[in-house]
Amino acid sequence: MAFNPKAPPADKRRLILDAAIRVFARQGFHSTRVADIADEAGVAYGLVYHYFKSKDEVLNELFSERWSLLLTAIEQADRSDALGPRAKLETVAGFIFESYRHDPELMKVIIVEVTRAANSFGRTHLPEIRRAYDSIAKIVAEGQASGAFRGDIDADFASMSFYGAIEQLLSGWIFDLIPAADSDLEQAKTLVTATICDGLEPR
Amino acid sequence: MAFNPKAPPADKRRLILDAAIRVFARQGFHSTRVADIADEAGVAYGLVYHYFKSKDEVLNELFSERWSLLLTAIEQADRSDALGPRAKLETVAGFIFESYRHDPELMKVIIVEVTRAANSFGRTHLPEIRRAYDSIAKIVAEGQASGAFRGDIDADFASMSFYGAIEQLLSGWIFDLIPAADSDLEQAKTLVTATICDGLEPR
DNA sequence: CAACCGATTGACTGGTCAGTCAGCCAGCGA
DNA sequence: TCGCTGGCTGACTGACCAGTCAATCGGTTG
Repeated sequence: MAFNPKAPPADKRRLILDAAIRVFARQGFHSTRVADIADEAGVAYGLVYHYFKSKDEVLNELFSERWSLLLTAIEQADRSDALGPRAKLETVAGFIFESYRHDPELMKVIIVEVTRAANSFGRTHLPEIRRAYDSIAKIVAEGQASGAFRGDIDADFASMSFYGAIEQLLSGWIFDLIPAADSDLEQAKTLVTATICDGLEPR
Repeated sequence: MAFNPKAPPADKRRLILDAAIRVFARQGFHSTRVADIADEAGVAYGLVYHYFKSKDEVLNELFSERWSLLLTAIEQADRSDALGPRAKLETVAGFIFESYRHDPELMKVIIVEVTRAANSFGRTHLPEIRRAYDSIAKIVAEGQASGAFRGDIDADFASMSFYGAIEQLLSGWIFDLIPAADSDLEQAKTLVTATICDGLEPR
């Protein structure tokens, strides 16, 4: 037939992933049972295992999907010749905060269950996570080489401080430790960059 | 009798707590069974329940024991009239890094299982954790009031950035993402403070 | 010595899930 | 109409483990 007026094949795999985001965000990975995911997706228990090898694989998929975007964004920012090192860092921060604004539940899951869960899933994904730190450190190192940043603070050290500050702020919003007005989200990238860079730049 | 030459009553409770630190650090809280703690302590399974209401209570005890020291240290630093706001922050950072040098396993457990596990134990201890952030923010706010720090960055925001940077560095050391020479530990407090404060201080 | 009591022991139970699997059913081609 | 295929179903099982508890031990008191 020429066109299909019925609902599209309703990608059940995607349905399950999206449901998992909601449930993981609500209850945390450890206290959600596979049945919760299936229920939330309106799908039979067994179907989860049709599309995924295990409960873990669902979370792994969610993480990898999103983290690869982050890695791309960082490396792309670094490659941009038009930007100075400070602007590159601001771009990175902007991307992360924007990711949170766009899909807070997914970012909550990634941060809480993977990035900050270095003992469980963080372990598995350490190489990917590390690549983000390294890419940021590269931006810093280039800034130091060009003289835009002071050289007496190790680039890895600065990278960890920068990323740590960002993640802590996100955690603060996620758990209502600090109020999260939309304007805060907008200013955030400017403010973290100011906080960190005005210390990194030589005076 | 005048003195007791026999081994002292061998505080089993303490023995269990110390064993728990080692096991939690090694395997993580979720994948240690109560039997592991008992074995590590060289004590019968049931004795753990003689001294603690549950497995959770063991971790809670470890956290509270240490976190109260941190809170005291922050508040004491703040009270010291001899120190400027920057020196106060450096003292706080120094205390945390020193705690890690003194007992890396305990700090690993606290950070990985509580502080950065906002979904599970972090939830329970949010009020205590928050108190640390607030105390640091108070130091920043006083610095702003005195003109030592710039006023255009929210004190809570700065506090989270500062603490986040510290914790991320610790995580980096804990998981071998960045090399942890002893000299790094010593310099760390100076460097984080420099990174953050030279951005907070007005120019 | 006997009664007592808190510390200590470890076998056992109840409940919880992740993952399996035997089949069901809708659509399609012959 | 009759297989056939593969997405889909959900009851079931095996493993695992936190927490219980009845029994034992060792020291103390009267």
